Amino acid sequence: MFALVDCNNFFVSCERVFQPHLEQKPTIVLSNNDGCVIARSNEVKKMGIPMGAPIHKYKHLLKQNNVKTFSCNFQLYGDFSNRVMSTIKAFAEDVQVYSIDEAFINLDLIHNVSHYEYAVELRNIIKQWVGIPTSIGMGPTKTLAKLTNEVAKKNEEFQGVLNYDDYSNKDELLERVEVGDIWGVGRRYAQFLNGWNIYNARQFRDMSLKWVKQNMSINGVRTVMELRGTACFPIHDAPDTRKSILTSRSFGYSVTSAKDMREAVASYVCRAAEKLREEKLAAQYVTVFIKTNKHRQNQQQYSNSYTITLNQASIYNPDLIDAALKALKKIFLDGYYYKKAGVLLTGLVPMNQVQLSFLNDTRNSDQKEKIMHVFDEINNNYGKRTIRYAATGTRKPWSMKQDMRSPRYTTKWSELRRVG
DNA sequence: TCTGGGGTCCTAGGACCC
DNA sequence: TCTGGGGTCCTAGGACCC
Repeated sequence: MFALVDCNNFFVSCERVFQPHLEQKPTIVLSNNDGCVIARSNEVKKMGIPMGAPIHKYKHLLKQNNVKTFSCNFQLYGDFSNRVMSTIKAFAEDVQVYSIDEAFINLDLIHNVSHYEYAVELRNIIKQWVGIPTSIGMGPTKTLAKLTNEVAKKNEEFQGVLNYDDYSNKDELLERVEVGDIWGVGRRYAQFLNGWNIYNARQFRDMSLKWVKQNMSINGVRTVMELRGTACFPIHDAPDTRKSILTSRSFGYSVTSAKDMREAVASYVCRAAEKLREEKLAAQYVTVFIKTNKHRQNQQQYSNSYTITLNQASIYNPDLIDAALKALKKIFLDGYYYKKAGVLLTGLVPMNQVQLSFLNDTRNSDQKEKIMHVFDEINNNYGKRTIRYAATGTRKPWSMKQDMRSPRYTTKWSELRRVG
């Protein structure tokens, strides 16, 4: 048996912890550059504003309803995520943190109490200790736990907790869930299935596996099997070795000059390299991509990418910056209004298993590792960008817009809540 | 004026090998 | 009338997740 703990309207709930007067008030959180809506309170969901809605399309509705609007504050959300997850781990041995606001629990290790009672208590404790409301769904497979969670969240009668096994009429339960809300069925397949008159989870569960395999590949088959109660996804299915690290951003303003673009790309590769070293990995390939704004139909469109292979997998900023700028040079064209750029690191190997190359340059890798270690230590202890590479620039005219960010209440001394 | 960021997996098709 | 069989590797594109 699995339980899925899912935080309700997570980013909005984080904002509300420090601004409790926003309870019951319509509230949203925006993406980077304050572009589109990435979290909505229940009040806003009821207004019919969809997930990912571009903000400019809904300006009027938001103003009319006095919707409280925040730029995203990922330091705050990350910290609250850690609090929720460590609370869950205090009451469960086997936990898979699935996303910033969700975790699966292996219920087979929970004894001496009914699963339902366990979940009710866990939910209360998370609310009391961390301040975040959650929903908990339980089922014999992850897909059913997800589905049950969905029903618990959307129907107040369940008060946020529901166990598939306790529910007598399974068909009716599955009929409550639209096919597109099933875990693993996205927008495209939902449309496709609707075309075949399949609208809810019960109908999808009863389709022939052969038909599903033909039309939705092996993943569709797994989803149907899981709906039927056969577990295809174990509690720890996510491999711990990651395959890529991406840092990309849309620009606050269009970038036209090669100089600005070089600074942006250098900044992104440094950020990606930080993540790389945090995970004790080294990268063999550096890919850079740039693109114009696809929403501007009257502008010339261009997008391209280029990948550089390093002599040996590296963790060293100067090597990585050098490669990224070489890649950029291959693809950058004058005369376009660029909206976005990104750096992708792949060919990731554990730092201590890097294949040495015959083409080693003069400074050996031990020294590079030490230098980057000191570099990271300084920035960890004295704040981000205390020391940095000149290539990353100083003005950053292209950086993101975030005009409505709340304070980083829990991670920055200068932004702590003042009392009295 | 204004449309996010960061990931994974699967499949089809082409190039190439014997 | 007639054009093999079996395999690997790579890439692009499409689907999904949060």
